[in-house]
Amino acid sequence: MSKSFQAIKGTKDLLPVDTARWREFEAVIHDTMQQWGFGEIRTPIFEKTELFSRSVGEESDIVSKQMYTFIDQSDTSLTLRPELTAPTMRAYIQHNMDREGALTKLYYMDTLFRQERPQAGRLRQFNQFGAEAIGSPHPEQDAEVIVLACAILNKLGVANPTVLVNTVGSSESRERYRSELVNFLTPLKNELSETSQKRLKSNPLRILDTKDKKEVALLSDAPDILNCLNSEDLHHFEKVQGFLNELGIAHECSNKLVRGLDYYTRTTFEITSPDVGAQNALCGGGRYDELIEQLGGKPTPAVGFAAGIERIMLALGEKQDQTTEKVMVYIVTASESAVDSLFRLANKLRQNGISTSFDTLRRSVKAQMREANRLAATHAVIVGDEEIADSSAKVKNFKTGEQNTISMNDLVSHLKSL
RNA sequence: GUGGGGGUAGCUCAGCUGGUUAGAGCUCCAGGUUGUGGUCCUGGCGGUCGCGGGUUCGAAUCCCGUUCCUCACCCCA
Repeated sequence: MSKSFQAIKGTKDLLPVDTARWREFEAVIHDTMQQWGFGEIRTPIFEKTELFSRSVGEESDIVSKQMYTFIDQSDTSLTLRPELTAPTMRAYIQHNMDREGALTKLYYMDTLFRQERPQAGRLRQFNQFGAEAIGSPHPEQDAEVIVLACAILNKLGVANPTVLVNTVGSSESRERYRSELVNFLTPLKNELSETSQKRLKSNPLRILDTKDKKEVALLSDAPDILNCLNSEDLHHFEKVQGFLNELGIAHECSNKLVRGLDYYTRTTFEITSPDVGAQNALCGGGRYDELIEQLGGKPTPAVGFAAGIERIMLALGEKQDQTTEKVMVYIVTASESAVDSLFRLANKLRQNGISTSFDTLRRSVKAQMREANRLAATHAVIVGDEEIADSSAKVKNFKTGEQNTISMNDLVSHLKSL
């Protein structure tokens, strides 16, 4: 046992008992996204490392410690994608998608990798779905993306989501806020944690995200970004909230919400759940008006979100699978000669769209019946010498216990009519 | 990288102030008279008690090391 192989730390197998639920989940995503006019994009599982270091931010800790990065045979540094916005934008630029229309709406649902110590809701290989609306600088686009995220979580049945919204301003406003924040924090420098002290230089806004109680207290008097916004930024933020209000989407303004990505401008948002554990963010996103240009495209505004599938599943908790009403047949052979005609019969049923299973272990009738029940078949079709002789089959309904003799010629139509 | 909890049958766990052949429930398999499930009854398969070392006449049980899982911290795209 100790010598056998095990899934890599932070990765999980999905067994048949799990995949049913995943497929349902995925169906909701695909359906809703299509309904909202978003088209699916699938990008390669790895990219040049530089794509991420340039977009996510050079913060070397993150880039070097939390990404799966390796050198390939031609000495190129590649990275298993840790997020999907940058790859999606890369594809958008590469395929000149701006020429297909002024507004491009894309969604994805794919697998990502991060090398972190696993815990509840945080795996090393995990899945996200998300949407990106590329081309519009206007607040209704921010709102649509947020509303879409809410709609999906709602459809999935997430119970107590909290929507947090904030704005980090355009780069102009943010610059002004940044210097005010630095002015505020510098005199307090010695009371800050080591990482926060570093950030004071590299990325002071991130300090707002701290969970350190002492720092949270210090920050209660910190300048508010809303006071540093220029009028366009302020107007944009107000409009976004206005749309949310109009649609009755409850949300909280959190002026401390600064998402970790460097590329955000103006709107940032997050949806959290109390039912998940320490990693409570189900979904996060925001506007990134400068990213596409940074990656070598034309200046193009965009806004999007990404949501963690495993975390949402956690928030949903255990759900009992509902029994399907669909007819599912298990063929029971009661004699050796019946085995000979087994395939023909099974094929006939399957070709007619009837879910069919049977035993290949040559087990007793009792064992076959047991198996049928275990597999939750709705009906048993029993064939033995007797039935072969008069070209019929017994059809037993497991729910009612009723059993009828049906002629072979009528079997398919009989089963289909159930 | 740091800290807490935990590794005993396929699963959930009991046993752990050391004592002879290691248990339960569920699952699985097989029977309960002729070819019929689920319920019920009976029986069976299944464990070198995570791995290595130590203490002891004797260790699942005590000690040390190690590894994996898990939750949390850090961090969070």
